[in-house]
Amino acid sequence: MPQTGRSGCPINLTLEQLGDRWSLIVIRDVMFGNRRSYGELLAQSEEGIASNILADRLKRLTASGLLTRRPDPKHRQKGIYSLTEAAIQLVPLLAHMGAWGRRHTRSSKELSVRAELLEKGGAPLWNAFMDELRHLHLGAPRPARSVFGELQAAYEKALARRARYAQD
Amino acid sequence: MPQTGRSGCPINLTLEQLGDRWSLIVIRDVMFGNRRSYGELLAQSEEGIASNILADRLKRLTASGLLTRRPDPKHRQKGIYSLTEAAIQLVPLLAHMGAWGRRHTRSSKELSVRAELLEKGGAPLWNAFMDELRHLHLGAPRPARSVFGELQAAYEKALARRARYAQD
DNA sequence: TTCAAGCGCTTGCATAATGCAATTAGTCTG
DNA sequence: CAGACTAATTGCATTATGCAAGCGCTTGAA
Repeated sequence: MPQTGRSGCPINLTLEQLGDRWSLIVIRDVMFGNRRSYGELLAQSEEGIASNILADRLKRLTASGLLTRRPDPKHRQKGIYSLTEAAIQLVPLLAHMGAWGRRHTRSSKELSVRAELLEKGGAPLWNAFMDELRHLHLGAPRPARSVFGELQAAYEKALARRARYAQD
Repeated sequence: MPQTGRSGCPINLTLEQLGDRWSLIVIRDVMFGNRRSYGELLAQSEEGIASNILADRLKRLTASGLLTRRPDPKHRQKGIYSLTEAAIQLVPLLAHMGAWGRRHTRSSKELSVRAELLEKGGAPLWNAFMDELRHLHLGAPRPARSVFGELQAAYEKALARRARYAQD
């Protein structure tokens, strides 16, 4: 979607940049799934994003300053994508989106675990997560706490609980 | 956009419902502009929404439980649209979207005033605004404070400041 | 060095969505 | 009843999405 500047309202301008089906999904996967390459994002996409849409969005998000791309030293054809500070500051927005979705859509338990923790943790948790993302993506010092690890552990625990339940 | 349920992630499901260019713009205008009819929404659209897109979105948002429509007693052809509780609970999401847009896009000062106040006010202000929206849209008791009035007054003050500046 | 495998896109094509502007259908008032 | 106003709908061109095949690049093994 071209950024047309139909009005100067910040909500409108945000939607001109991110108001499509796929951009925030890509950001989500980089952010919460730590998927940093085209191949990972494509192969592990829960929603089955199409290859041309993924390539297009990565290009756009890079052009508009939400992702950066550097060549992978181990394979120069591959890009390693990182979140910019602007993208990291989308954490509260995505947390709220997850919270709203938990309440108002039919979301799955396991995939909602992160959203639940982020809602419970509130702004202190988001800030800690953003600090960690600055470390993972921007080279900032490693913070003491790994929110990413906590979210991942909770997700895996929910999966294991689900697997055990399916087994019974 | 059809709601395809590509995954059970709450962020994905929210985006399947609201992840297009225009749905949140319509919600924003009902919520912050108190525009309650097709004609108002069309005529006063800052972004110049097309008539077919507006009609389509009103129909969809009504079908998916974010708006309700009742005939205007004064003119039965006209509908009066109201936010549902699910839509009202989008306040924090829109507040964050506005805050992000203020920081990362080239938004206009006057149109950013509401976003600035909502960011400063945080969750207490959002909750007060949601209570007021429940009064305006759902028939709940009128709360003591009018956040809507405060936001509108600040916007008009910024407009007046702008007009005076243009005059000099 | 050559070749094959793997990978990151790109392309071809069909369908769906958007956007502009004109038109139609419904409602009310004089 | 006719005309004005209003809420959509329609016609058409452009753009976006989605599936799947294909192309070009990079690397590692023979």
